[in-house]
Amino acid sequence: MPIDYSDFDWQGKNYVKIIGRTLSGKRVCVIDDYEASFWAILQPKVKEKKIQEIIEKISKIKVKNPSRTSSVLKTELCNKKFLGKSVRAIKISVTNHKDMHGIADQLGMKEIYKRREYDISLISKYVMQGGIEPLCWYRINGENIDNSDDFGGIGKALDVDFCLKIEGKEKSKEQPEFKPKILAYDIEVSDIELGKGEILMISLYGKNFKKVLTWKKCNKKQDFVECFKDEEEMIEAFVKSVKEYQPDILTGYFSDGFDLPYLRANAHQNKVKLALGIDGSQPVFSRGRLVSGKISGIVHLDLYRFISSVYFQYLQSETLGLNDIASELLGEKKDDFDFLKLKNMKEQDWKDFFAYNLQDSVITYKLAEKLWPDILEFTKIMKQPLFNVSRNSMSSHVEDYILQNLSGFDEIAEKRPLHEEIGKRRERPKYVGAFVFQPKPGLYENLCFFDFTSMYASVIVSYNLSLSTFESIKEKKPVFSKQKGFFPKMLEEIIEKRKKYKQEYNKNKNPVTKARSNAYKLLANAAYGYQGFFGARYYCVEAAAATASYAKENILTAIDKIKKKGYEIIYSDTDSIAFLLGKNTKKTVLEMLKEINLKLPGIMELELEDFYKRGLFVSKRSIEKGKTREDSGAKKKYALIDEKDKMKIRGFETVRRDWCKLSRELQNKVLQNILKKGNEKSALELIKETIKEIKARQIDKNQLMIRTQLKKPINEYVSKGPHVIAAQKMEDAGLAVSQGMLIEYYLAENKSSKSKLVRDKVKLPDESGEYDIDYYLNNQILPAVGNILEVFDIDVEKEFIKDHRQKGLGDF
DNA sequence: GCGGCGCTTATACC
DNA sequence: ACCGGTATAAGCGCCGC
Repeated sequence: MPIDYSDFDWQGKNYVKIIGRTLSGKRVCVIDDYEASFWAILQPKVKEKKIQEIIEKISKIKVKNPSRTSSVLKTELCNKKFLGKSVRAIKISVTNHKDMHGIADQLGMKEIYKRREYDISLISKYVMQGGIEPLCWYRINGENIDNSDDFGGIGKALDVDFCLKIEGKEKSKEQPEFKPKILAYDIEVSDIELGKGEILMISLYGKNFKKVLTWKKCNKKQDFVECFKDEEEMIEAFVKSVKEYQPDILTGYFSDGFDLPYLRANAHQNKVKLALGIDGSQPVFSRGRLVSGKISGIVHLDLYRFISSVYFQYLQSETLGLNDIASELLGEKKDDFDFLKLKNMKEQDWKDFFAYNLQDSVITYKLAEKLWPDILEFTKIMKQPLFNVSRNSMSSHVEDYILQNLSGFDEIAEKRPLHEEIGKRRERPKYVGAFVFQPKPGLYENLCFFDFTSMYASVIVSYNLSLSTFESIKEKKPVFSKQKGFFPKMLEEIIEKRKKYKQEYNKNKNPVTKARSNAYKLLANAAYGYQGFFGARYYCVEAAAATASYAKENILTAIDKIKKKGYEIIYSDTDSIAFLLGKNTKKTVLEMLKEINLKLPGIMELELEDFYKRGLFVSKRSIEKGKTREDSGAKKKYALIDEKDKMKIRGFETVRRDWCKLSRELQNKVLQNILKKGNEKSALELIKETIKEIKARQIDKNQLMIRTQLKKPINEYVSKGPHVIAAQKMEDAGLAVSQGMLIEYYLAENKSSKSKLVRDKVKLPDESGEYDIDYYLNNQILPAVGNILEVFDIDVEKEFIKDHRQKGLGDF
């Protein structure tokens, strides 16, 4: 079972080193050959004789480096495909992967059309060329090199049960479930800024393994706590614990960005080696936009990275914090620790702190177990090492999938865009996207929702939209070839697999079948964005624009057909259509659905999403000149209730995290009451009650906190909004403020200033102050419920609030 | 000092 | 820099009066 991948050079050649497990749980290292090669694609119609001359020239290329000289090992003339077209290409095998670029640079002959595949990582190429795929059982045989000096004595140096040089490999027919050995860790520090503080404690949690290592206050009552003389000894004990447990995966939460770099820095300061690797090496941090910490032989898994890049968009959590994520995925609320206590810790506080530290590791461990099926499926589908898969973005996943499936089409891979090309792509103007129907504000009864299944993906497949099938622009419209391209074909396979695994999941519901079906769904959904993404190898705006355009065309046609059948369209956004059932039965509606489907192109499919008892649509708050409330219905903002009384709320303040809890909860209750009962009576009572409480200052401050994300450094803001001021206040108070943080604040009365600016009322949660009644009434409650009640011709401001304002400040 | 409008910003929908 | 476009809305910044 191959788990961790790396590559190394030995005597000028490349090898792949894979760390994995045997069926019986032994830790093994296998070393496989790797032959570096890339392609020189020839211009069409180059004469045989000329080709032979070129091959001869190529064979003699040498690249000299300080450490080695690379040369061409062999060449092979092949018939291949490149972007769907048949080409003649020379496969150039070289001695060292790292010198492919240098050798490719020397292929300036005019007969060579393009040089390709010298920019793919070694491990990716290794797998593409038929190497061992990650997380699949293999039967292998080879030479035991435990005690040999081969490869510089690697067999002796690694902490593994045995080490093999591969001679034969075969993917096993049986693929029994594999459960990796996971160890979770978490640190607590005296100052969160790296280099400024000490590590107070480190917790570890695994199967039958729990520890908190510390050099601070120790007590005998918590048997999981181990005490050490100082930070240095504690870090050494951490390294020893990891070695003792022998994990396949060492996991943390935000550990790429915090725990591992912190450990590394403080180990260095203490002159201790953080020898976590199975070869005794220290973690290596790769540069990039985000730092990634790699440990040799053990997969360092930062769950935060996986969740933020692929998983988060399908969760309800409003933040990426361990707290929020764990409570949603595990249903566990974790106890909080008051970090302000750190300045003056009592005996009991330390006990609480140790327990808190351990708890974070426990939760991280459980989260890793929970997400394992998803990470496993992604790894198997993309055929990339676990380390990469757990950190990659969706666009990388799409690209990895393409690269690993090109051989089935005999395709040579397109190159990654260079800096200059990326710059150009990013400057392109936007193309027209989806259609959104402007609803008429109102409370509707008996609605039906249709939607297109994986609409954009099915458009790409049905209309054959991709880089390799793009032919030309005629009369301002892109033309795509009739012959199926590999990209749409791959996508069709993905959609088919998604269908198959979805059925499988419905038959047999478990985390594994769910993860499999979900992974293909995510991949299908990301394919459209990929073609319009400036960093993509197979970038094609024409395809992306055409996808959006054909999608629009199809939904407008469907809307038209539904209308012509006599239904009233209520709403539509991108791939969904809502209409009133009216006097028709569900059966008639389903017949119409069938009829529409008969005429849809290719694999496109319209399906019934659901029937809803009621639906509420409101008007926009700012009504444009010359328009009435009636024709100013807000898009992307509605609330539905189905036949089981389950609500579906979109776009309303209830679902926006930058509104205070009070408004969100009140609005939610108002919507619930209206949708359940079909009238506004009880909702009015709720509003009245809340307004009374606000005026009487009976509202808990926690209900009034507003949270807004700080998206850039404080000084880069042109417009200093309330949350920027709050962030500034935090910084002034000595609190750590960083980009991406959720800034929390409330609005307080400011008697010393007459300023009308909201930002002059900003106070941090622990700052004392009286909440600003006018602000919360006029800027929170009124907007949240105003346009809902407007549907029933009620003016909330006139009914409840104005009265207060007219009395003026004199009341207070 | 105030109202209006444009711009910046955050967040949602699909 | 790490998937696309469409949309709402708050609150500042600035202008003119």
